[in-house]
Amino acid sequence: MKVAQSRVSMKDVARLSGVSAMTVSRALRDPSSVSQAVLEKIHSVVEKLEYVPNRIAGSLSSKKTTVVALVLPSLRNAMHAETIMGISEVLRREGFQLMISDSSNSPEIEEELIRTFVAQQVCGVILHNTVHSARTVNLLRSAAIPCVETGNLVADPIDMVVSYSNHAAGKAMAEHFIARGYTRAAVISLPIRNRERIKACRTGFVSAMRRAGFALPPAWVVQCDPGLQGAALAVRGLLAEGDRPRALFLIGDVLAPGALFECQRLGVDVPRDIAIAASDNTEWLENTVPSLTTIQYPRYRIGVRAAERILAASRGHDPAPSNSENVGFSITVRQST
Amino acid sequence: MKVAQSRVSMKDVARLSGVSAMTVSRALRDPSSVSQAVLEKIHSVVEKLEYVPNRIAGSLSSKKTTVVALVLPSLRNAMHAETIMGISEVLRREGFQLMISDSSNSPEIEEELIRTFVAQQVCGVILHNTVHSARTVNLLRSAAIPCVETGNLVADPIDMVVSYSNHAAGKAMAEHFIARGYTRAAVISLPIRNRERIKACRTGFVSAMRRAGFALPPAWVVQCDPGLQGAALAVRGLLAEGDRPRALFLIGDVLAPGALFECQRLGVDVPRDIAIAASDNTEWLENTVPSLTTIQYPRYRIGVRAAERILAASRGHDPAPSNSENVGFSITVRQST
DNA sequence: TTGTATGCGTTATCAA
DNA sequence: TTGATAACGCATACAA
Repeated sequence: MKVAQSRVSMKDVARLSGVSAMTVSRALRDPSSVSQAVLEKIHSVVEKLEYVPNRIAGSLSSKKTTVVALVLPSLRNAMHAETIMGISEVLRREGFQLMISDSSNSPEIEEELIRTFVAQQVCGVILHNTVHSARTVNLLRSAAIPCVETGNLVADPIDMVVSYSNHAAGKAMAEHFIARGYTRAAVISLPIRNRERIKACRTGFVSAMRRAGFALPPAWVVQCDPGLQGAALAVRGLLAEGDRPRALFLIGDVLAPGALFECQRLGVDVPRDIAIAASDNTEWLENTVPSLTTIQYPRYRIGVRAAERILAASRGHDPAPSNSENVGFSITVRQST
Repeated sequence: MKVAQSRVSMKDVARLSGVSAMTVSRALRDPSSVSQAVLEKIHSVVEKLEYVPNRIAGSLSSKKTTVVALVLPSLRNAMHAETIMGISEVLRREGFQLMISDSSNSPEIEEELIRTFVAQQVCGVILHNTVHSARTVNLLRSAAIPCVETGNLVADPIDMVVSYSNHAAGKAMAEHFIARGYTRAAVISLPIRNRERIKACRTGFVSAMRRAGFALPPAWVVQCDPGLQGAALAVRGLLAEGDRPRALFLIGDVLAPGALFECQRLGVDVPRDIAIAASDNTEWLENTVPSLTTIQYPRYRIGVRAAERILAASRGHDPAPSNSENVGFSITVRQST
């Protein structure tokens, strides 16, 4: 076990191998371009010296890095885990690294983060949010860094978008409600400020209901704090009124289970007294009792495709035919509706 | 909006500011060392050119980076979200970046990841796992990279450890069970292979029960697959026997809610027919009906302390008096026991 | 307070 | 198949 020896460099490996540093560099990155004998010698020296290449130097010289950045609105949100896994697996397979950070739903913080990532020369950026400051957009475009947005199928992405239509998803849930006869429905969502996705989903739902002749009273369009407790509080509020909705649509993260648990505590039977639908897919939703109807988004696949597009772009491959990729969604009907 | 212009460098800023590149470098990193007039001139040029410093070049020159790496056994595991947030907040505040990856509980993958991080010259590494290959340990020690392990209060950390004693936690839960009169208890955990933490917790529980005279029959020490479904399956197995345990201790992630839901499906009342306790803290556990007794680990604080220790070490501050920091745990008793 | 010279460890380029 | 040389963009060390 050595301590902080001045780090072994390519020169050292070259000297002990009896070749030039350039040959070592080649041997490590493109073994086929080096003779067998030299290759073996170099590998044995690398092994002996425990040489680990300095990718910072490599990146500076080649003007390329293998780091992809991901900015999430909130690290607490478990639904992002699937997306992260999709990204992470693709990157690891291809020898890339992932930098993650949390913008707390603030365009200003996002801008600061992006600036840092540009400074780090990341080879691509994945953003979940689709609302950005003008500077953020400019920063990414002028640095010509590949960028994929994933939170909503925006019409005018900074660069590329891999997502689904939140508006269509909300509309689809409205149609499910109507088909089931749940025309007296309320919708509970996270605060829509700075959350374009959630707003779009809510609008899709509300306007589809209205167009079908079932306008929601304003008191039935509610915003709540994140988390199980936030949803519980909102549900309590809604059920305290004399005029109760027959169904609830909860937009965002863990809200639906929170609503279900609150109903259980209040002795309100789901779905007999009130139906509940969710807007995301976690394993929770299929395991609660009763299980919860929800909109399924292919989050893992979004991660995979976002990462693949970043890699393709950073490798200079021809751009895909369209810079917009709609991965769709589906509604899974369960016991709660 | 420009496109892929050859990137602006310090030289460009220097030229337009009428100073040397070195002065620009100073102005950006230590404004107080530059005269007011020059400083303002430089800032205005930086603004105009939209100059973003190249940290890769900076890092190569200064032999320092501002990147901290985190290796988790599984990104899917939601309980890590708190730790990540703790780390992330400290790092962002201090202008550092976070690289995350997933070792899938494999020491071999972990080794490969660490090698990559060493190549990236990260200024510190945080590992949740505490079981490592000899090479991993050697890699980190010989590169002299600050390292904090967080998964278990190991006696011989690679460098530093910020955690709690899983063994003591298991023991504490056994004592809670005994105090409540639940002497006929079963324990369900994730597979213990490569999961030293879970093994330690289970051992703590089982041996404390045994020492108190309540040995668990082997059939009541069960391993299950991750996730709600895994726990559900294990519970079904246990309850199918004629001789049922009076209480269940579930070690790992979301297992306890999975067990609770399965009991609900089977019509087994919790806690009347069977008590359930969990081994981690998520908001789920306090919101299910009934709410679940659990061991609380200060995960956010672990993240904060781990990050702070990495930063202190990477800045060359004096090492803390001890390389081991016990953050402890507590048992929160709820309706399920 | 500012500038000059030098080097960080690798890769691109061109020549042998 | 190999090597010499010159960047890459910045920061350290020293000098002015």
